[in-house]
Amino acid sequence: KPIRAKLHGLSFCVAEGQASYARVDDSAECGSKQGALDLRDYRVPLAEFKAFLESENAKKYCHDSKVGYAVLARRGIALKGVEFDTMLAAYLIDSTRGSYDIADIAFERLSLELPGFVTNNGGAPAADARQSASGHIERVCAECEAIYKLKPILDTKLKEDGLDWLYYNVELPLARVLAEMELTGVAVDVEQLEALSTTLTVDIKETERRIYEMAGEEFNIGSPKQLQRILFEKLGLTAAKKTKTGFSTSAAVLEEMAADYPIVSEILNWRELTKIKSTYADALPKLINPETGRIHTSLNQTATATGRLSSSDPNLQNIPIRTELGRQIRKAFIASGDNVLVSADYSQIELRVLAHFTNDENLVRAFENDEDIHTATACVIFNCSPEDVTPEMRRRAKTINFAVIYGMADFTLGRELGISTHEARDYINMYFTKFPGVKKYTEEIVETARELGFVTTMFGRRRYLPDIHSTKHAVRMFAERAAINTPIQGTAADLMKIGMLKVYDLLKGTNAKMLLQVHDELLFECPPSEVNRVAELAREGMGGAHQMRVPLKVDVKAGKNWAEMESVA
DNA sequence: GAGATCACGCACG
DNA sequence: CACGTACGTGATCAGA
Repeated sequence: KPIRAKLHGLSFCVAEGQASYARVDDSAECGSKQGALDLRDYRVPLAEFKAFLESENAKKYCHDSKVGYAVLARRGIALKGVEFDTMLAAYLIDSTRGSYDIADIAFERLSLELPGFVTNNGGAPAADARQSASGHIERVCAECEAIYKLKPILDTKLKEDGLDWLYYNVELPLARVLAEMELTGVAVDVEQLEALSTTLTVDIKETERRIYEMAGEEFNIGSPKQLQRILFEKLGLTAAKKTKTGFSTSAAVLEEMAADYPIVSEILNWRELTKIKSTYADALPKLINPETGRIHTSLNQTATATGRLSSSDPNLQNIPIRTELGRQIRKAFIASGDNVLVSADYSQIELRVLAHFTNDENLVRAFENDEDIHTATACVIFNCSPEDVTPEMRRRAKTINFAVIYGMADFTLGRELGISTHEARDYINMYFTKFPGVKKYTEEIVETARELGFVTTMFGRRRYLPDIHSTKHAVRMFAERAAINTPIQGTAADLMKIGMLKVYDLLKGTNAKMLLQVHDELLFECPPSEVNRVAELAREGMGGAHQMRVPLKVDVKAGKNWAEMESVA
């Protein structure tokens, strides 16, 4: 949480065995204790380091440079010259490792047990070295020396694995962009969220009353266990699906029953209301930074197996949009002052990536002609012209397109479309006959995963898939779907990151700020007078991320809030 | 019994 | 809840 992190000190290592620490924290608790002279209590004014930290020529190696950018920026220092970030290197080398803690990486690559290193063979984590003030300096110096030693090792590995381009041109410079986005934050309308919360409290109470009446007793609706008892034991409804511990009460299951049982549709309604209230309406106002009046998410650069970013504390990548109630939350994300929000999103980026990979004639032609891809898919599958495609046909084609991206190796597709597995199988065979390039791709990528043990994106990002050799069918199938999906999702993520860097540079000289990234969308804030310029630059940067076999289309919208936006030509 | 952890459910792309 | 995430709630758990 870099926005809340405080700068305590700086540690430097210029040669092996020569790490030092300078305390720059000027908070009260730092006075010396027993009165004994201790250099560790000596504080250095941060200003002494400003020129060095801001020098492009003074090259630095860091672990988690994003935190460095953010923490120093808040103290008026624009960190420059970051030439290596061991955390980002470790992420590109293996995106699936659980931890990117410097102590863990040092243990694995240097066989070095840093102070505070927690072995995984039992025992409570030693609270001593991590927390105590005396252990702090030793620990930080040891970490700093580890960075120094790790740099050449990780650098060599990046080059060996063909990850150096992505590293030096994308991940490393992106850290700074993400730090700025986190520091900028996004404005929210607290009053609106509080008003919504109040309304929801009343609606939830009324819904609960109706549910208890139908159930004949009061119970905790939020407890899956108690809900199972009421629905499937007391009321005797037929259970459709099981979980490990009992009968499923998931939305998918309940929706099947909702038409027949009023209590079930009330429960679904209750779930939506409580979800919106607890996850958004009540949670978001608590996360407004009192100093900026805005919400500052963390944009995590080393969290996903595919190369996407993730967002946490709070997650601003899952703000509701699909239901009317959900959009009330989204409406509370606003532009500050006279500004407006501008949203630029890639149109169908994953299917465009699929078109690029497969070079499939039907897919490429549809995108070259800027056709509606789901309608175009329906035309091909059902062998008809666009005007003959009914909404139902388009819906089915859309489902199939999703299934392809997710790696439809095993077919839950039938259930999804409400048809038999046999019929679903026919659909898939039909699809693969009409899109032979896609069939070839899925077969080849799974074979590649088996041979190499990993798959890669267009830019060489890797994901290891050890489960591809599992003897357990379900486990192996999961790995096969991941083998199909990861290059697609991961390449889209690469393109977006490249696009972000281009747009970031293009926006210099405007008053626009990049606020958020939501996988295929970038959100900006700017004065109304700059909307057209920003739209143009977003199109240029995102659309020009990389030359592909099909064009990258970017749609731009603008408005006073994140829910009500009008298209910008 | 506070706090960690798991299961479940569900918000988004 | 197909692929990828984050997170809120409820349930469960241990050792002195």
